[in-house]
Formats: sequence, C-alpha cells, structure tokens
Amino acid sequence: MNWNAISFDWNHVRAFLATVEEGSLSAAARATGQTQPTLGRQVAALEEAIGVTLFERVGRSLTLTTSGAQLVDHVRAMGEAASRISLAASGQSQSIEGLVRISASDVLSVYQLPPVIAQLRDRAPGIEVEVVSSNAISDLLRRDADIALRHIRPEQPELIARKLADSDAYLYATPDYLSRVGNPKVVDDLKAANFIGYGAPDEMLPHFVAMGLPLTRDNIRYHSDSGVVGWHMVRQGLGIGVMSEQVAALTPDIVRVLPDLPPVSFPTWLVSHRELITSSRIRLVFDHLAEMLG
Amino acid sequence: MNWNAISFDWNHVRAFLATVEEGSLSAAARATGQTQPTLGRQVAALEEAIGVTLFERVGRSLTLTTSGAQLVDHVRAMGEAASRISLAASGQSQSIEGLVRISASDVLSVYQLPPVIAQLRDRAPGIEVEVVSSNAISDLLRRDADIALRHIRPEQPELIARKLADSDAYLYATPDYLSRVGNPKVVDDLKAANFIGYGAPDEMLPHFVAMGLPLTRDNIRYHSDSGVVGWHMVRQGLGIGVMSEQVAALTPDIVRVLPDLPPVSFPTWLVSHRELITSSRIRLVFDHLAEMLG
DNA sequence: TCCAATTCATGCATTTATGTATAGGTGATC
DNA sequence: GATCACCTATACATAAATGCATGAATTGGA
Repeated sequence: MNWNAISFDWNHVRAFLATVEEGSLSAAARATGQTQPTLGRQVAALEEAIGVTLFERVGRSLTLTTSGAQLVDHVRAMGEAASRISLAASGQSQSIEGLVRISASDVLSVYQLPPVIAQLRDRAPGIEVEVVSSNAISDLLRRDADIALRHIRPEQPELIARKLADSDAYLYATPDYLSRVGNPKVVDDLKAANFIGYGAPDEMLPHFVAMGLPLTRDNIRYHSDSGVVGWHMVRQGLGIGVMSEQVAALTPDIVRVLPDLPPVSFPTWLVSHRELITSSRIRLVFDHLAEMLG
Repeated sequence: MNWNAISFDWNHVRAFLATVEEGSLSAAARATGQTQPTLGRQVAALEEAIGVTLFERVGRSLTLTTSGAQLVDHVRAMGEAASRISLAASGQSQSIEGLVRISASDVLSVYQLPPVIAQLRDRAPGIEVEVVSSNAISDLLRRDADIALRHIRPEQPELIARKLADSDAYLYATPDYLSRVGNPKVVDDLKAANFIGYGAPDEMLPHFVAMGLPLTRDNIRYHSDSGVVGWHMVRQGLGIGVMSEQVAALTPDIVRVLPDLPPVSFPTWLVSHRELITSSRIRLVFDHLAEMLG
C-alpha cells in the first residue's frame, strides 16, 4: 500500500462528499452536525492537499468544477465503504444492551408494536427501542432503521426477510354510520357511501375496485397520509375504511361492513440487513418480533 | 446519505488499515510517517467509536479479533477508494510544473534515460523528475511511479501502454576476454566461456539456452541483481553478457561475440495509468519518452 | 538466564483544528 | 429597488489531537 498517496485528511473527503450531496457548505454542516466554517476549511484544505480546485465560488453558492465532478464517483465509493464499515461494526456488536430501531407503518406502530415491545422489555430489559413510524418504505440500506416491517417482499440481496402470517383486511365502519347510509347488504349499496382513504385517493381507489366495490373518485372524500388518522375517521363515523382484522378487533364499537365480502389478504415481512442480523441484540429483537407477530 | 452512521473519524480507519497491513502500530507509524502513540490512540478511538474491539492486546503485539477481521474487507475498500481519489486528482492536475516519477530498469535508468531527461528539461523546465530505478516490476496500481518502462506488455485494463521500437540484444565481451577464451567462432566454442547473469542464474540460463547457446549452470559464475553491475563485470573482462545494441553502442572497448549469431529481439512498453495520463504534466513526459525512445 | 531489540502505553508541551460570533455578498421576492 | 433569506469568509478563544520523551512488558537469541 502506498501510504503517501492517501495521506490527505480522510475526514476532508467526507466534508467534500457532504457538501456535494447536500448542495452547500451550510447544508452539509447542518446534515453532519458540524459548522459551516469547519466544512469550508476542510474542503479548502482538501483542494490544497490533492491539488484540485473542487468548487467554483460563484455568487452565494458553490458549483462543482469539472475536475471536482470527476472525483465524485470515487468519493462516493469511499463514503459507501465507510457505511459498510459502520454496518458491519453494528453487526459485530454482541452486546445485549443498546438501541434497536424498528421501522413500521403508523398503524402497526400504534396498535400492534407496543404490546410486543412490552413483552420484549421483560425478555431483554437492556434493549432500547426506537420505533420509526413511517408509511414511506424506510431505506434499510441507508440505515434509517435496523429492522423494518413491510407489506411487500424486499428484493435487495443485502436484506434478509422473514415472512410473517398473512393478514386479512375487511371493511369496517361504525353502526351509526352504516344505519345512516341505509345498512348496506350488497356491494351496490355502497355506491353512495363514504370511504376513508389512506394516502392519495388515486392510489387508494384501485384497491377498492380490486375488491369488487363499485366506487369512484367521489366516494373518497376524507383521506389522510396517516393510517391512524384514517382509522380514527372511521371510528368517528366519517365513513367506511379498510383495516386488518387484528387491528379492528382492538377497536370497540366498530362493525364489519358486508360480512360476506371476501377479505383482502396481505403479507407482512420482517426485514433486516444480512450484516446487521449478526448482532445478538438485533437478532434478539428480530426473533422476538417474528415470534410475536408471526 | 445517513451521515450519522459515518460520523466516526475516517482518519482512524486509515490508522486501522495501516496497522493491519503493516502488522503493528510501530510499523504502521513508520509506514505512514506518524508516531506510534498517535496510531495507537487512533485505533483505540475507532474501537470506541464503532463499539468493536479490533485488536487483542496480547504480549508485545496486536492480533486482529474475529470482529475486527470481518471489518477488514470494508476498510480495504475504503482505502482503495481513497487511492482512486488520489489517482484521479493527480490526473486532473493541469499544472505543467511538479513531480513525475518514472520507473525503469537500472540499465535503462543509467544509460538511456539521462539524455532523454536532459532534453525534457529544455522542453519543460518546471517538471521535476524522479527516476525509480528498479528491476522489480513497479506497481503502477499502487502508484509507486507515474510512468513505467517495461519489457512485457501490461495486462491490467486500468493501464495504458504504448509500444516503443523493438530492441535487439547481442552477446558482448571485451576483446581481451575473448582472446583469453580462444576467440570463439561458433557457439560450441562458448562452452568454456563465462557468462554474466543478471538476476538469479536459474532464471537467466533458459534465456541463453533459448538463444541456442550450449550452456549449463556452471557457465554463469558471476551474476548480480543489478544489470548495471553485470554490465560493468562484462566491461571488466569477467565474461560474456547480453546487452541491447543501443546500450552496447555507448560502451567503448566492447565487441560483439559471434557477430553472425542472430539477435534476441525484445519490446519496450511505455506504461501509465488511464486516469493519470489525463494530467498534462504526465502526458507531456509520456509523449516525450515515447518520442525519444520510440 | 540474561541481554538486546522491539513492542505498546502514558505524561506533557506544543501545534492544530474547531466552534462562536460576525462581517460581507448574492439572489429571490414583494 | 429595497428587503429578506441564505450563503461564504474571517477573527479569536477554546478544545482536541499530535509528537516527544520515557516507562513497562515481551520476545528471541546468545
């Protein structure tokens, strides 16, 4: 190894990478938890060290020079290697104490995870749990979380996934609301009903149609990005919503709409990193989730 | 990018890498131009930061833990990315001033390069030249040199090579030595002659045999790793040596042995990095060498 | 068994890098 | 065209890392 060729300050490379990715020194400082003067000096020092002008100081912002742009790929590769080091290091941790981050949809996070975590507390009191409640598919490759619960099968080979039991989802509403729309008995009776949408109505509608419901865009008048908010709209008697059987069972004063309508079955996958799962702490949480939810 | 995951000190990764590659903190300190306490503290800080014990302090030396060993691949990848940054940065340099390192065999370095460099001085006075004189094939991928002169075609796709003119090598000796062995006229007359070997005799002998010479191990009594030393042995009348026509022409009082013997033809390749050759400084030296030696 | 060589660990003075505060500029917006 | 929001550059006090000198421990060989 020619140590002389790589004797420049590697932290300055990270400063350059952050500046490129975030778009400015100030943004990079915010993202990395450093200060703008530090980032500025580090980038300037890197330019001095490798003899390449990386940014053109034009106006209030920096733009990559062509020379700088040709280094970006290698700089990214270095950052990715650093990420893998961090990942593998976390996977090496055999400590039964410490943080584990679990990403799940808000509905899962609110209704199903808390009791599971309560049991985990009894099994492994030293484990700290952070629930990353998001309906966006969290990027495990970016390490937004250590473990994720998803309803689609992950494709990346770096991830390992365990399929949990399939869940059945039905239509639910309050008895009060159902009587208000004339106690529907067949699907055609739902044409005048209100449906609660989770996320954008245009994304929700095809799912309702696939269930055989004769609905249009106008049937989805109330909607929310949050599944929990949507479910509370249902509980409030604002309309009919889809929900998994398990969650609905936890909710009093909610009845199934058209009980003869076949359910929508959907899978749940427990996902983690191939390298992270070697950590006994994460492995323990992973196995616990699989046992309790599977 | 999850900056939090890669917020450990990247220089400490280099310290770890150097310690792994060099085998000890002290050796790593020597190799990287730092001090042993610094390296020791950096490795300890990295262990603290990523929560993994990298080395087992046993006796006077360090041995990698299994956890540490599983990080080494990623750490090497980071180092290689750093090397590529350095390489690409050098290639981006459009300065006509600065250092260019040329690797060549000692014979080329001593007899043929100096006049070529003298002409280069007139063409580009700002260029500093370091001649890495070595008969080992220098590792351009490790950046032991910027440009190399070789007699075998490089295979790595990262390297670019330009073929120079083929050279003819003949047998040479002093007239004094030839008369001492009876002025040989045909190859069989050489059976009793001494041959000068460059490098190990066992490596040299097959080349002589390939030339049709009836020699054995015993014919090579004087040899040296250095081609220059070997050639001076020939000049001193210690035996017969192989030398390229061009170099022999520079040497007075040396005559060709068996002038009718067909020459051994060998190629010369001018080699550099694909990314380095984009530097105008290195490009200039590369082209100058090609012109003067081609 | 003793000695020499080599290794890692530690205390201290010095150098270096960092953060805070602030100044100087630029571009978008009303 | 003035204002606002946002960016980069600089001065200075503070915090951190580095190198030097030295100590302690171990290995290999005479």
